Amino acid sequence: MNVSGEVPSEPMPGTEASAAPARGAKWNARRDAIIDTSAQVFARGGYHATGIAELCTVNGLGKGAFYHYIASKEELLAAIHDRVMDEVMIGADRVAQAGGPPSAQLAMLGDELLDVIHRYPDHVWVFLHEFPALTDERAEQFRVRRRVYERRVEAVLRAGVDSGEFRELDARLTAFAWLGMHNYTYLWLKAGGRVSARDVAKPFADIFLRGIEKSTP
Amino acid sequence: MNVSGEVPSEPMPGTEASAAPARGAKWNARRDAIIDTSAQVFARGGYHATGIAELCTVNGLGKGAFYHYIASKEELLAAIHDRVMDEVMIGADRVAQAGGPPSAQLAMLGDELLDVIHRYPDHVWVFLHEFPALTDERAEQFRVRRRVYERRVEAVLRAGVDSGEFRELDARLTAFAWLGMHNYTYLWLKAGGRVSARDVAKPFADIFLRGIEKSTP
Amino acid sequence: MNVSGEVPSEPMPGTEASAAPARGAKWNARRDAIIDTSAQVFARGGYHATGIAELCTVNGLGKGAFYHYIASKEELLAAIHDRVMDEVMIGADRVAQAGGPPSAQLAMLGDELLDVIHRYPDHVWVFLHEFPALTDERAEQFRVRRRVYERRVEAVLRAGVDSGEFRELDARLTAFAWLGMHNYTYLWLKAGGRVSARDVAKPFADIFLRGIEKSTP
Amino acid sequence: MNVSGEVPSEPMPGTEASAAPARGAKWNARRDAIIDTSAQVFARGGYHATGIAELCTVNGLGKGAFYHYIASKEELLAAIHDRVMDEVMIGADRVAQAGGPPSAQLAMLGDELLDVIHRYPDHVWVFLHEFPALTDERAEQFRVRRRVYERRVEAVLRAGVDSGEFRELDARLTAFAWLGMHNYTYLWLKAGGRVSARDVAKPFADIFLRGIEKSTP
DNA sequence: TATGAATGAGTCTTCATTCAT
DNA sequence: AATGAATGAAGACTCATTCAT
Repeated sequence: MNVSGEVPSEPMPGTEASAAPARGAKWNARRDAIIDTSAQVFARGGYHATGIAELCTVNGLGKGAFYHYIASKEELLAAIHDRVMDEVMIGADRVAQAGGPPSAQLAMLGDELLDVIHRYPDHVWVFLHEFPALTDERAEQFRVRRRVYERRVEAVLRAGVDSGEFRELDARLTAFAWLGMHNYTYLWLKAGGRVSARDVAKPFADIFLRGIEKSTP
Repeated sequence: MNVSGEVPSEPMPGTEASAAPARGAKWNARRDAIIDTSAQVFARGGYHATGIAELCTVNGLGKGAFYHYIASKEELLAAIHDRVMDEVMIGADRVAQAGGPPSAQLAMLGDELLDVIHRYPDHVWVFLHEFPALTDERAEQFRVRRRVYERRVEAVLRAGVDSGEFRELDARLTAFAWLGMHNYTYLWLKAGGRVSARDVAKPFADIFLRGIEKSTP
Repeated sequence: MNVSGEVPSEPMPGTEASAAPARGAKWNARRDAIIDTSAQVFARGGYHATGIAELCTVNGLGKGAFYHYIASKEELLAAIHDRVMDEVMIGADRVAQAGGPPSAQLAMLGDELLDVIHRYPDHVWVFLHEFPALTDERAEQFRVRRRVYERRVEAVLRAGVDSGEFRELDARLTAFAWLGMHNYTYLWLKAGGRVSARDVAKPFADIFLRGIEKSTP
Repeated sequence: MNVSGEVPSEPMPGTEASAAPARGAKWNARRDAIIDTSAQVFARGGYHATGIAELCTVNGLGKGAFYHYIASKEELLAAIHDRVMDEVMIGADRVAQAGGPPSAQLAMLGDELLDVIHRYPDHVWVFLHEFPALTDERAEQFRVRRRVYERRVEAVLRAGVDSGEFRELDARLTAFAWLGMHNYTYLWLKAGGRVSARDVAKPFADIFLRGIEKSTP
């Protein structure tokens, strides 16, 4: 059962496509590599503090070649954001597809979200830190996509309230609590680390679900 | 009872003091005003994207006058960080002073923390977004102060586990969950808004305490 | 008699004023010096081919100081254009003020125009060569001012036709002929040269007036 | 009678020939097409402001292919200049061949010149605006060819003075007046427009010839 | 206290051109 | 004939900071 009632979202038609108009496969692969490497550098040094020169060095490219793959620094930043949102939405779709009771869906959402943070710690860092650097349409698009995901979480919470599984609660506020709890892990959850995504997701779900479930009399 | 066992922290000896050696009261007042106004601008436009020129305009100062009060842009950033940490630690001290059972202390910590976020939304935004811009000793000092606060939260959690009020849980991990949940409110909790700090702190405490309390059979 | 019927134009209210908002006299003097020196360099090397670095060198300024006086390279170009148009329009106003028969007015217009070209050969070179580099409002403003002057010439020609002093002729076309004849002197008429403005204006007026005067039977 | 006494000029030996050593006819046709298309783009956007990339797009060529036909951007500019000068000199030769009284020759020179401007408005625009972008030998060669044409005009004027058809006048100065009057039409005379070359040449000749003819007592 | 001119390294981005394929 | 990836110097412009006044 698709609790959110929304259509599963695909990797953004018209976004990457329009920004990077039809090129060879090799070009796309190189571009993706640049995006990933740059995410790392941005995460360590900050978006504004990292110069194009440094990105070129790190990617083993001259300035000209760099701009052969990337239209602008901000487009690069947007691509990193998209990478995160694409993955996050795919996870959310998987949850919607799986269905089940709201409590299970919420737990699964946490699993999926922490999995993304665990697999893309740098991208997520950039995503959560540097979004104010996006401007105009890019900023708007980012805000929209982020809001869409938040609504998914809210929808699960509302479904739980409606079904009587969760206590009466403010879905918006509670969604923010849940998001904060999970997103904040970007500060310390790393792919290389000893802790797996599951190691965190389980206790987080324990806390949060007990916290909102209707107390059994 | 002071659950953390640590000495109440004072407004950072050696920070403001050393960077701004004893000046008149008027000087200090002006400087504080600059710090607060600048926090606002940094929050809206980002630290790196905001130039000294803009800060001067906003503060109604020429460049020379500006540098009469502020040693450097980064020192200004550090001062904003300190403002937040000072307030946060004062709140934590108040909690330690008050004593009481761990559950009450954790709830009160949430009250205090959200109160700071609510009263200093701009400073906190800067605090949570721009800390990577701090370098060397300033970065280290910031990390230390932040870690000190985290330990306070962990200490309360451990006290609750020891006293049997809370379930067995990983104090570090749970502290992060708690911190994330509360800190994340910086995104939407504003002093001007309709929601008060208490409006958020109460339901958050409800969720979190139920989530970690030992289930009564 | 004011043959054009237009109000004498002043040095463009809102142009230089808005682009250079109220500064000290010394600042304005320096700025004017920069504009004049830069006109020289643009005339010799071309607008696009001349870099900011070269302008700095020539003006004995660092890049920062340069931009303290000039908002942008294009604003500098516009300022050069304005310098020319201001002078040209002042001359045209003087002619209108003087009145007299159209033939005398046309001769005087030529005197005034060649005088400007003679005194500001570099500015005029830039004016006639680089106007396509102006964009948006600046391009539009330039086009308007230029058109206003052309209309002055046309008006004198029409007045001569109406008064029976000149033959029947296409005022627009004839104005272009007159303008081309005079403007084109920018290629070789220099202030330093042996030829004075008057040396050219006289024979040009001779040719043109004989060329358009009603043949005496 | 060839009034100038100079040898009819051929399409520049050593220019296209040396820069583009003997290629197939298809190659030459493609090259010419590129030159013409590029003249259009240069006229609209300016030489410096137009990049090789844009020229490639407009000509439907990749960069490699483009450089297969064109040695360098400046050579392309020179080719456009040559196109104009070739046509202009052919016209001048036709006039010399035709012979007749100086007044008729001058009128015919105007016909021919305006015809070129009318047929090649873009090339002429580039010719009159971008010649300062030519460097070294190319600049020199251009100056020489231009001077040669000016001498033809001067020669006709001198012949008229000598024959008593024209008043006493400074041939050099008068030639410049004539050239300015005609060349300046490049600003508004377009092949697509309502006005034909003849429509302009006739009244221009009327003005100029009356202006310099010996007044009949 | 305060001004604002000056510095010059730094910003992102574009350029004409080359060359392996 | 043609592709398009790569070069790296140069483009205009901004920056935090200093200093003579």
